[in-house]
Amino acid sequence: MQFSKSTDYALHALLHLGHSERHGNVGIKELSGTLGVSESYLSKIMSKLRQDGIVRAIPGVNGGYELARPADQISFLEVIQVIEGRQQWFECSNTNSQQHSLLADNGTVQRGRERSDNCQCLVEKVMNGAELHLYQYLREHTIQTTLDEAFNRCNNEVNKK
Amino acid sequence: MQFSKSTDYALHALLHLGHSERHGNVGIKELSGTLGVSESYLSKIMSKLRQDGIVRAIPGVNGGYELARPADQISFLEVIQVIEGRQQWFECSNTNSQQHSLLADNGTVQRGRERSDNCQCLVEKVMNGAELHLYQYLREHTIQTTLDEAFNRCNNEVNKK
DNA sequence: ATTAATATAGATCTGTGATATCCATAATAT
DNA sequence: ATATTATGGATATCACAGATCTATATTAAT
Ligand code: SF4
Ligand code: SF4
Repeated sequence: MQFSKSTDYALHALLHLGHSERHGNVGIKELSGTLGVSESYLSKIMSKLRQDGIVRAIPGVNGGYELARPADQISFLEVIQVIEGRQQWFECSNTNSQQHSLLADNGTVQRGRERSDNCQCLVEKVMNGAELHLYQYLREHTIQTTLDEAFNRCNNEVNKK
Repeated sequence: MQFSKSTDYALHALLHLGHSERHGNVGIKELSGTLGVSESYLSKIMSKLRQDGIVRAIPGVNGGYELARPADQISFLEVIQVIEGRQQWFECSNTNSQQHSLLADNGTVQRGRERSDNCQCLVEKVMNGAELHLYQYLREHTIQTTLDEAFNRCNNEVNKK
């Protein structure tokens, strides 16, 4: 249960793009050098980010990447989902087991009625609840907020001196 | 980024133990049959749960497993951590890269001072924040609360009839 | 005491996915 | 035209989840 390195790289790459937005494009060489990852590998990641409309790619001489939208509209959640996929964190394996009957259909199977929405699986309820809870947090944190915070922190640091 | 099946099994096994607490021990055969998992595999999981003091194991004839503590003191968080391990979900790979300097040491490296606590890495700050946020949620949900909710839901269901 | 039932620990197998590299191709500025 | 840059496919490696089998230790029942 860990975020993949790809996610790590993607976030750092986007932060770098957000930070040097004024300078225009950033080539894979610069990105690769900054992050300390091979160009080949990072290319794959950037490609994914492009396919999902998070960055733009300009091929050819002096090409490179740039953010496809303002940095405050790129949330951590979206980046994570692009790289890690959008599958649910908890997925029920065997809905046919007895256990399922115990937790989800208790009180309804005897009456032979179809499963009620009110009586849904409670394990999934907790886990999906946790997931949604986390999503809310990750949605509120964007590339921009992270960059802003970096500036504020370090400015305070300087002023305190 | 998904919870492992082992976690799934562990949670279900514990819910089963919590539900049939009055009947005493529950053997691996019954658990295995209820969950639809092989005895061998489930044994490993139960063993882990025992090593961390979540269940007790009684070997020998009529042996089996039982909760080592009240069900309201076994949180989802603890079960997940026992099975998945306690490593952080986000772990910085290369603290030596230029990127690190940009985000974490901006404003401090020039002055040649040691890194300030106030100016810590912001990527980790967001990710660890998310982690702690989620932990809080998972700590509040225990085997007991889940069982209770199952009963309440289905009782309401019956009463409404 | 013997036996059957049960949990435990170790070794091992397999498939899958993350990480990573290389190369051929397409697109673009100069 | 040419050099530069991104893209996509193929491939290699490696770790780990998932799973099974076997031998051993422990206990209840006889
Ligand atoms: S109780 Fe829920 S998680 Fe468990 S098998 Fe049924 S649907 Fe799946
Ligand atoms: S900025 Fe943070 S996450 Fe990135 S390399 Fe530095 S310490 Fe690690």
